[in-house]
Amino acid sequence: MSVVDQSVAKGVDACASRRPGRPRDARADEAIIETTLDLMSAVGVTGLSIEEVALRAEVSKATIYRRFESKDALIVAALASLNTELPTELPEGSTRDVLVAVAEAWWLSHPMSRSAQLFPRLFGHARSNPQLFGRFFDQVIEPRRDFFRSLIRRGINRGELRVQTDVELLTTLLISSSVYTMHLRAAGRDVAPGATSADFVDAILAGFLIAPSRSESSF
Amino acid sequence: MSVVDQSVAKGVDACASRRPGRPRDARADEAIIETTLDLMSAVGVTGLSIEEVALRAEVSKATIYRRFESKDALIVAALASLNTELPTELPEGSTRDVLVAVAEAWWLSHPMSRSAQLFPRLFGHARSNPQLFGRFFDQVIEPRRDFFRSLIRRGINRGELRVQTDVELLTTLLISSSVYTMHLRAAGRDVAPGATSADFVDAILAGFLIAPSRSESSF
DNA sequence: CTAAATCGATACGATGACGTATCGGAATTA
DNA sequence: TAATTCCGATACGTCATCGTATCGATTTAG
Repeated sequence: MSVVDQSVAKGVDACASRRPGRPRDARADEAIIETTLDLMSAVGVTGLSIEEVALRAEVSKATIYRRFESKDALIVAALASLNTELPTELPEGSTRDVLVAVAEAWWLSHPMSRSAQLFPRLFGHARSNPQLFGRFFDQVIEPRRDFFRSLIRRGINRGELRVQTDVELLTTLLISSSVYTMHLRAAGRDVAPGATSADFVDAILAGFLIAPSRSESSF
Repeated sequence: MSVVDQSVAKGVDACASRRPGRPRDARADEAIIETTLDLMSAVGVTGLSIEEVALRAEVSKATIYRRFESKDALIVAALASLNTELPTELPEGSTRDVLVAVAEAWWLSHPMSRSAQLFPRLFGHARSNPQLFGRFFDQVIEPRRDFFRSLIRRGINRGELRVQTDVELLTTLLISSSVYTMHLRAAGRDVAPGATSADFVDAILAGFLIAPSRSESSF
């Protein structure tokens, strides 16, 4: 049950260098993790079954339990592998244009992606397994928020955004609207029909951009 | 499995007026529904068990299955009982003030309420049971969106909001930010620390309010 | 070659939930 | 009073999954 302290995986540590016996098959590792993510996005954390993972990954249950102590440990390890696609540098371009591009690329144009199905399931499961959710938030959500924070701070330094901008609030507004809309589009309900990522970003940024005409009279 | 066509509950229709036998206990009905909502908010749709409902509601399984054909039918009936707290009239006051009050009352001040735990679970479960989610969306979400639509239209008619306002987009922005923040606060992560409902509403409305200074030059 | 650890396959007992069925007792109508 | 329906309790068979254990075969180090 507990998900606390094991370092995600299990075994194979011992002496760092050599061990007798047959080494573990690296393809099995990847197949297990990938299948876990696929299956979990399809049926949810609760619906995920080790036996089904074994079946789909074409691996025996023993091969899974040799690597992971429990279902929870497997899920934690799978989530840890989700952070391999984040840009390390801020893209060039105006803050507004980058935000539009990111909202489009990350969310609005992929409502059926694996992440788009997985994330709402993890949010919904948060209160059933707070530790698992904590790891998910810190490992997956927080890096994405950090991208927005950096981008917004750059916008402030460049004079595009007001200096009083609440970075956390603006980050939350930008993320929440796109994520929420993506979730519902994935569920077949479009809550903002016709609206593009540019519409979302422009509507939100209106309260934070420095208007050329009036400099700060609105405060 | 299917959730399609039964009118939520089961039996007791026959001839409208009289039937021989002992009548059903109305307290059992309420106890079952309430317990279902409590339990489902605590453990999720998947985790909900009929036997646990029977136990907590102090009712036998037979009493439940006499009323509902399946777990799905029970859940649908329980969701239908969630729409008893919506205001039928628009509150007085400026659009901005009403929005602040509603964001506060509905979401931000009750991150631990039953609904606050239940809604994200239903969102996460959407793709596992699209029909159930469809009923949830139509019966529970849509009426709340309608409240926002009416309020926004009134604001446009009153001259507070721009006539070009995209009602659906603004509705989505207002709801998504509050709901998202509430979900995460309930999970122990505050993504907008220090921000009040007024901060959310004011930041979003900035792009839609009619600015006293410049009347329509922004288009 | 020998020892060790992996591999897939499969069997195991335990648990929990589903939906059905049966029971005697209680409430209500005719 | 008789017929009917609900009630709680409980037992039933079925199914899925868990995590463990055992098997012979395979791969590697020494």
